[in-house]
Amino acid sequence: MTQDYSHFPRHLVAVDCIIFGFDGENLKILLVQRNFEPKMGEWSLMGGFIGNEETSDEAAHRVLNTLTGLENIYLEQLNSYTRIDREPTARIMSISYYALINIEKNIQINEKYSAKWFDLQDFPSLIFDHNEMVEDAVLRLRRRASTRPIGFELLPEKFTMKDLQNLYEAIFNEQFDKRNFISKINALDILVKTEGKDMTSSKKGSFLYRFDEAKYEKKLAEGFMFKI
Amino acid sequence: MTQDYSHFPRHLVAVDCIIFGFDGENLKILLVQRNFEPKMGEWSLMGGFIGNEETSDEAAHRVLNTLTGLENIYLEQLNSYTRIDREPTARIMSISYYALINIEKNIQINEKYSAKWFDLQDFPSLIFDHNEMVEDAVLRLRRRASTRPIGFELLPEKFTMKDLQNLYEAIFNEQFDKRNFISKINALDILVKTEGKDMTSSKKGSFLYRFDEAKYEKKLAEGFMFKI
DNA sequence: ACAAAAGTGTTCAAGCTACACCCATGT
DNA sequence: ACATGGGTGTAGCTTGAACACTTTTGT
Repeated sequence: MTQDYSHFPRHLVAVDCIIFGFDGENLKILLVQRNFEPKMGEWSLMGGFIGNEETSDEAAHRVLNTLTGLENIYLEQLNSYTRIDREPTARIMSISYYALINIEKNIQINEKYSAKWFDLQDFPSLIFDHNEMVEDAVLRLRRRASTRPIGFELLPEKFTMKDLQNLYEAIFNEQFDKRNFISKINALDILVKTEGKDMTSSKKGSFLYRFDEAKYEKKLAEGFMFKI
Repeated sequence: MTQDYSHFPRHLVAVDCIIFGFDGENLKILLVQRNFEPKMGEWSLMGGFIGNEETSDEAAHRVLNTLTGLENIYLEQLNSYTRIDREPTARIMSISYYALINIEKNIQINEKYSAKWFDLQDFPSLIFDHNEMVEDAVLRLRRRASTRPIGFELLPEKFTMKDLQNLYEAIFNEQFDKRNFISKINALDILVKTEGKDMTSSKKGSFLYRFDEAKYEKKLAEGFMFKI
């Protein structure tokens, strides 16, 4: 016999995006203000329902694109949240995703959503289980950032060593020794020093680096492991 | 205005369980033979639909209990699989879970499901995207096993150092040096040596150890990190 | 006595941590 | 000239990897 699916329950399934950015000093999170009930006016993650003709990945990209206009964003699936009463008005499951975006590129945030960047150290309490989602996302970001070169998604194409160190300090919420950090990065041998200097932070100026993705992929294929 | 959910699409959502066991030598996976179309007769993961009154965790526990009769099994959510055509007959999303069970305890497998333990190194090709789920689960198991003492879920209460080493060798698919392995384990200081010896494997007999969970929790609270 | 698995330490290399001074430049 | 951030090297320590022989006991 063939399975008959008609009597199995069907569920609303949403995606919610934890959108991380970096302003050169602190990790940021992009939140939206609900413009519908319940919890209208409160802060939440950007989300949306998964349609019949899209995967959850596609839904997450669509949601992110709707908010920011950006395409090809770094996006990784996190967890499913399926508590029955996680939303008060209906049983809605949610699959969370975290996104890393270069905050400088992100020029046109759709005003319709009243979105705002908050400091990850100091953002308002969120609706439903969104706080839990953010906590889980931060933990995942830390794990990933220590074994994959995803940090560069958060930086502009060219950045100083100081920027990079600030980024990792923000991700891990921990201070590093400048000399040790730089020699670790140099030992990885996946950055290229460009001609240019950033003159805004000091009189001397500091060299700008680029992540050499091709080199990284090549080393990866040869058994190299990224490790911070 | 309050959000009206009635026009959003609703989805069938299943859980699928990757059930790991250990027979003292090799990692095993428990598979079931489909007794309905499509793909009747082929091997698959044990799964089931999520009901209206249960979370995905509860559904996974239910599914596992239906198959094995066991309760309180170690179960961890993995990923969501949402490709539209991942099953041919309907659009079904699936949340995967992996389970660790002590194979000795597992006496009464429900015969209705034609379940069978396979060697993880040599099991049949599975239906749909279940092979991918297993691959993802193995990777997650390795990660978790290297930072959390979950290996003990797969062993009987008392075990020899050799058992433990065999287990980790099976998980990581890699050979370890006996001396280095034992001194690493001893350095962790979370096992207790019992009076008893296992006399089945040698004339001399080898001491049996127990995982001291209370001690582990205490050390954890003091900042200890498990690491293999 | 011998076969078979259990049990046990040391050495070396690599990587990590801690730590302080000079350099270049704009004002 | 001085104030500001940029840039650089070393020594001690910890950790992980490689490596071989003795012990116990049933047959």
